[in-house]
Amino acid sequence: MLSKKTKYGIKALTFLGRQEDNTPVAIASISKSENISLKFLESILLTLRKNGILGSKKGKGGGYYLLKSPSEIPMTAIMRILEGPISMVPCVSLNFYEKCDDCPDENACAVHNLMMQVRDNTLDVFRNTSLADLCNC
Amino acid sequence: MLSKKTKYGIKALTFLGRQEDNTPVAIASISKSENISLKFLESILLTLRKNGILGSKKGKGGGYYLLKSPSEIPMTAIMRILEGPISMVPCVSLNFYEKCDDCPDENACAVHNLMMQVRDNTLDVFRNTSLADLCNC
DNA sequence: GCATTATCCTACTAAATTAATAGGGTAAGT
DNA sequence: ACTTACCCTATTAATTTAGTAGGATAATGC
Repeated sequence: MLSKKTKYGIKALTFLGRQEDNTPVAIASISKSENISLKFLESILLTLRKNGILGSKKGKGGGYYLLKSPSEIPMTAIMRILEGPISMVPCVSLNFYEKCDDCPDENACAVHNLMMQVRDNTLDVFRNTSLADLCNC
Repeated sequence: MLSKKTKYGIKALTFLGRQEDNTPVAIASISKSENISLKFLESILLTLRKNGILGSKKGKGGGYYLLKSPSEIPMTAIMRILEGPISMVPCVSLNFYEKCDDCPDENACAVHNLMMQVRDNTLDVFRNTSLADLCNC
């Protein structure tokens, strides 16, 4: 299941991507439009900033803004920052690999091989989608 | 992330599907071979039985066995029983649909539309895979 | 019919994760 | 200075997951 963190994060990014210009938007403003708890959203935007997706400006007229154009932000990046691994099991993850402790041989594991296929298909979707695609719908 | 319940369940089913005949296999036997906590596995096999995937026999020589041939058991069925919805958000689920309370219009929701694509791709994998495919690898 | 075997079933608990909340600190603008 | 709005850490509440405990029930074999 997708966490609320990721869901809210994507909604906020889409909201920012739909702005006409790229001037800072206050958290409170996104929070109201998208029905997201202000404090929760605050922490989400903070991690997006720390991971190079967003920039911020303090004080009056401040807020968050996209550092790149939406078409240059692939969904793989957003998903990995907010949700973590794209694969359903760590043993097939490209960026967050971990060995299963119950499984002696990965290549002989039915779950492993099935989840490789799922990962490849999911990855295809995220690789071929940018934030811009989400903004135009 | 895939729950251990699902992972163990799939491993147990694969183990049963690889048996030469379809005589009952004791939980303890699966538990040892696949490194799964006996009591936890017990509850997993119970739900698989209640959902029409497995049959069981009590007493000496008893255990669990597949009710159908592995090729007749699609992964969609197994996943829905063990893991629940295949989609990442309830609002795009075919079998477990639920409306989001924060989202006024589903069709205008970026998350919704993205997750539809992910669901379709994941579903494709599970629909085109049966337990038999997992047993032969 | 009695002992053994193995599933059946309910309830409980511990650990981890998620979703938030609280509250003050810091920097920018007027 | 004063206001605005992000910055940051810590704490908590709720939920889910993973596993455990302990006995009830049914089938088999002697």
